[in-house]
Amino acid sequence: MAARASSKTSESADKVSVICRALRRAIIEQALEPGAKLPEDALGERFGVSRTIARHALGQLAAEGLVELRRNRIAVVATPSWQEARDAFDVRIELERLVVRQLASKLTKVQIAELNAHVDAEDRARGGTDAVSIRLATEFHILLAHMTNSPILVRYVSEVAYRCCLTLSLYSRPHSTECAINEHRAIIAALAKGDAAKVMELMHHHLDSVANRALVAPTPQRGRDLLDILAPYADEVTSNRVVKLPKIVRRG
Amino acid sequence: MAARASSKTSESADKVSVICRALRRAIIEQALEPGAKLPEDALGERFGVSRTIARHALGQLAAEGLVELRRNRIAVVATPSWQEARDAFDVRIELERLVVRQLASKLTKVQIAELNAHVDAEDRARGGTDAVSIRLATEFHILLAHMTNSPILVRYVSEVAYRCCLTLSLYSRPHSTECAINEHRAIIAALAKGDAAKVMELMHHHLDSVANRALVAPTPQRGRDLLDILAPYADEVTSNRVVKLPKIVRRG
DNA sequence: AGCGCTCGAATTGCATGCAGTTTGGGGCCC
DNA sequence: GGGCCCCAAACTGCATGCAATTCGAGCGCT
Repeated sequence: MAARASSKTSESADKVSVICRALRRAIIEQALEPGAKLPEDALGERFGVSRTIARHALGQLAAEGLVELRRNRIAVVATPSWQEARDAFDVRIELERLVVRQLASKLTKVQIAELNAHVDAEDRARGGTDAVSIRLATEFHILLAHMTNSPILVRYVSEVAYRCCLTLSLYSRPHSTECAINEHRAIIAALAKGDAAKVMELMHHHLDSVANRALVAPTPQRGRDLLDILAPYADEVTSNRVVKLPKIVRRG
Repeated sequence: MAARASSKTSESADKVSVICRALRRAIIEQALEPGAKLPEDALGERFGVSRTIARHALGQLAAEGLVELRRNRIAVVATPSWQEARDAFDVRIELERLVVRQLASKLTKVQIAELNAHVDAEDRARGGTDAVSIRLATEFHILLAHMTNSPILVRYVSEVAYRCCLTLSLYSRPHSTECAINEHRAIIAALAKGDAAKVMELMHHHLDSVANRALVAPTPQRGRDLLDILAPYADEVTSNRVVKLPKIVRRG
């Protein structure tokens, strides 16, 4: 995808960004589950680079919210809370409404063909694994963002879409991707017709329904596990050591 | 300088994030103008760290769009094009509409007092330098974002607000901050009243007018300088070496 | 048996060193 | 005098090394 505009740049890509892309993809395809450990050594060895580079890549992914980085602790794939997931979708809805608003009636035939081709690919991938379907669905939205020619929109939509992907692997039950594909087609049609209000509404509904299908329930007490449940209570202690409540006073 | 926010965490803050904060502030206060060079050595020496850390910080700031990083080339403070500036404001408007929508009628009295206090500070700073006024105005928006308790919104609003700050130093004439302050007060009032639609409209108008006041004109040929004018023509060559048009064939 | 403690292995935080690239200024040729 | 080239200084890309911290398994105590 980054190769879209690359014709002659065969060997100039930063090693850091290569690793970032690889990890990003591994995360959104759920090869790396939330909470998975990411030691710098192991990454460096796996990708044939030094810890310095792996570390740098982790820093970038942390800035994107895909990785959690705590001082002196091993990096892990981010485990967004249910609320954070909901917030991510809220932001995403607004950003993508902006995308389609800018795009309505401004797309060339070539671009529309490109979009249709992508959805065709989604269609063909229905038989495959969920991970691939999810990735393709996400990339449809990123492709739309690219067409705005707004680097900021591309970056933000990409980031937030990846994060939504991540949450899907946490809170979603295996969902059918068919309706999503249909909604993608409807969006393309509305874009081609140039009906900005309509396509914004379609996108809003599309993302909202994905969110509602995915983020099944608040489940106040049935979070992922003990760690999540206790997370808010530990907020004050994350910066330093634990308070050690059960510590009994003891001579010597 | 690193001791600013340290109350109990006397020695735990990442050196990287300290440098990031310092540079961010220097950039938005225009102590570092767009295009200013940021050699890793110099930064490291200035902040008393190694190049490794300075480099990592530059990576983070590049991810935020405040710094431009080209392979094997010295890092520079970002110089957004006029179009990118406009795009940043467009994104910002949508994000901040979301902020105030979430906040309407959900603010405590303490929070409203906090907001008023901040605007008071903006008022007092009117006599000072433009740089401080701009920073305070920006921080008002970030303060609002914080009150949503949504880390994603905080991050995106902060980033895009900083970037808008940056563009202000490029394209804006010295502008009066008074009307902005009044608009801030109006937004607080509408938030307190809980009129979501109204406050969204106010925020939209506020940011739009700031953008229009700042981004004075497209000025197709009067960009910042030769670099900007030629930028689009150089797109294809940025990745690799220059084409060397005037190269004369020569023996030996 | 259960719990806490301790110490070694694993891991991070950071600086430094080396190789490759870019830059820009002085000299050389025209 | 003007333009080109070459080379040294400056700078980046990256790996490695060392100190500090965390993690976890085994041990001892109750």
